Amino acid sequence: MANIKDIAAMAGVSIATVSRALRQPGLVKDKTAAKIEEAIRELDYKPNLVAASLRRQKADAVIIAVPSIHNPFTSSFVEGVENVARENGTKVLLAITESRSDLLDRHYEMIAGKQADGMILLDLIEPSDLARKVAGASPLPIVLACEYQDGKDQPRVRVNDVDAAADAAAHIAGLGHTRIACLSGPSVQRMSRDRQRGFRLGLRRAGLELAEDLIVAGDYSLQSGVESTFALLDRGHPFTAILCENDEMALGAIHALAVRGLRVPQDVSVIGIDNMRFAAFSNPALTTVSLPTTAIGEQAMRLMLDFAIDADGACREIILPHQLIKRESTCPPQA
Amino acid sequence: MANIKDIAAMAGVSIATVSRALRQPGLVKDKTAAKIEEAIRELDYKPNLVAASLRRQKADAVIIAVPSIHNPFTSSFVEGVENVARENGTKVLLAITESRSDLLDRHYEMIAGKQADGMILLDLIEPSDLARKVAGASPLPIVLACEYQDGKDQPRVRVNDVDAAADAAAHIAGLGHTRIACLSGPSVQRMSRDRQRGFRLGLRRAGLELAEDLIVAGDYSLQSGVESTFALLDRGHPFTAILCENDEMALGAIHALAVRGLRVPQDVSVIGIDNMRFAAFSNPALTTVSLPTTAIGEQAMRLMLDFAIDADGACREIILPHQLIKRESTCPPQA
DNA sequence: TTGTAGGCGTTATCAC
DNA sequence: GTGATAACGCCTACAA
Repeated sequence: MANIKDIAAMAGVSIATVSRALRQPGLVKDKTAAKIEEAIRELDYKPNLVAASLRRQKADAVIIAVPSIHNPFTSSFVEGVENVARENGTKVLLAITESRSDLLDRHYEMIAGKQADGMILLDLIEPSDLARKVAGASPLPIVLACEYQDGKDQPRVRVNDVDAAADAAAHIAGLGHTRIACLSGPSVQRMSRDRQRGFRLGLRRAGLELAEDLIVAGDYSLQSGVESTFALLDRGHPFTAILCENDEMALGAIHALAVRGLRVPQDVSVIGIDNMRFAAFSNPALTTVSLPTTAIGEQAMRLMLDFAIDADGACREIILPHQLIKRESTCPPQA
Repeated sequence: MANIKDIAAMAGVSIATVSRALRQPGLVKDKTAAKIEEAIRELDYKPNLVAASLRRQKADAVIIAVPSIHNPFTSSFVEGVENVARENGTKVLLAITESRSDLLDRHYEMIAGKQADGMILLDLIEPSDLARKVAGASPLPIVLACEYQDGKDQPRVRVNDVDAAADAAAHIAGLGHTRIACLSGPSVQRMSRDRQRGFRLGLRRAGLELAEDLIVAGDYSLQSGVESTFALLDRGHPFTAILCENDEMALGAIHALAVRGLRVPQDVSVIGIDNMRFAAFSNPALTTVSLPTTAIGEQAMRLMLDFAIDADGACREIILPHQLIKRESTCPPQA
């Protein structure tokens, strides 16, 4: 492959001029620029980005770390990050962490190794020693999305999960349900704890309490939605509605209910959170709380860019709005 | 950040020895290695991967280009690629192309710029001039997954879409259906044409023909499955089964049928292709043809690695098996 | 087993 | 406006 030297030789100028023509076109004479352009076309020259990156100490790339890619939330989020990154000439490296810190550490090494400028983290993994060493004394080039820890002063963007869940609970309570079950997520996750708290809050405001024996812990997967619902049914405690901490479990619940011959919403109302793509097309269509997933990704990437410019000045927290979407899976309890 | 020089100074050796200790541990004396290791720990040294990459002319990274990330097929595929890449110390850069060649070209430039060693393409985009220039005379460092063009001698891994679709059609025909509708995809895609061909083939073997006025073209999305089904219903030509070129459209079809008060499978049987994650949990559970999505990704990555070692010797085509999965969305037509 | 030194292809700082 | 030239940090003959 031709390099900058070849271009310089062919155009009869120095490599410095070629470099300038490429990076600061204003600084070279039009005629010179034309000659250079000609040579570039002639030789199919493509700048070596690695060399440039080494010299400039900047990769123009960020890592986006997600626990799993099997998740409609993840995809929309990644899409948002991609959109903004693309506009800004930044490359996105996808890291799937499976919530394992050893896998995440591999990616911190890429930051340490200058292959990436920072990381957007859609997962709650305690920054390891490595992460801290990567940054040295300076603030970690990490933006947190959704998951976050109290007291950590990392830039972050999220929704108000407590309020979102409370809105869902309020909707169910408003319909007149009193015996309400709940499919919760792994309580190690901040998000899950928040949604759980929101459910209780929303119910309490309506004078209701979440019965402890109508709560089943799942892991946010479709499968766990199915299994948890079966478990719930098998306990024999009657209920007329299920609050699900996310749509996937809600879809699983609807499936399980159908398998047991129960009608949604006549026999049991089901509500989720996320408004993932499939929610509108399930049978029946799922009532849920819509989260601005793509916008979260976009904001996270913007925060990352701001952060690169001014680590201290960058805004620390952005909270995006949610919205209840009423569809077919909820109705008042039938006498 | 400490660099290799600092380590060398601290350990009292030359930088060459440090480099060797890291890359070919066998070649340095244990005692020396220990000193070096100590210094590395002491200074929190992390090798600069960009510098190494420049020097070695290798990025240990591949681009994986997908048309959209909103697709369960995509996610499983990416997961497969990731699995193998991880084992081999290769990084995966995700590119979302939206099937636009200008976006894809951005990523060819990364290959030209040595930031990536090759590309795995899950999309049919005619390699542009740029792509060819990137490679120069040597074979393109590109592995094709699923989509492919005849006559192009690019390494590729795929399933036999014709057979998969034929199996689906045979299942429906075997159930006794005769008036059979079809939701097809965009015929610019090789995959779509193959599946279409497979449907016809499967039907013909059973002595049936696909009625042209019962075919509706969609774009593989949930939404288009819904709309196409409404369109189908509105045409007024009776049918008792729908062959869908993918699961997403099949799920859309099931939703649309339910909206119109039709029962699946009693009134209309629905079958898809892909066996995406949601297929097992729809209401009713979707009968479909299971594709080894993750395995496709894994093989594609292996092909990429082989290719890096021996561009000419690398296997050119791998075809992975599929399997019909009978669930609840199909049954014999009701009198 | 270790050290010396040249280069990978850019960019940026000086001069001119 | 343009040209020399010194980094950027590492790897790898080749020599010792």
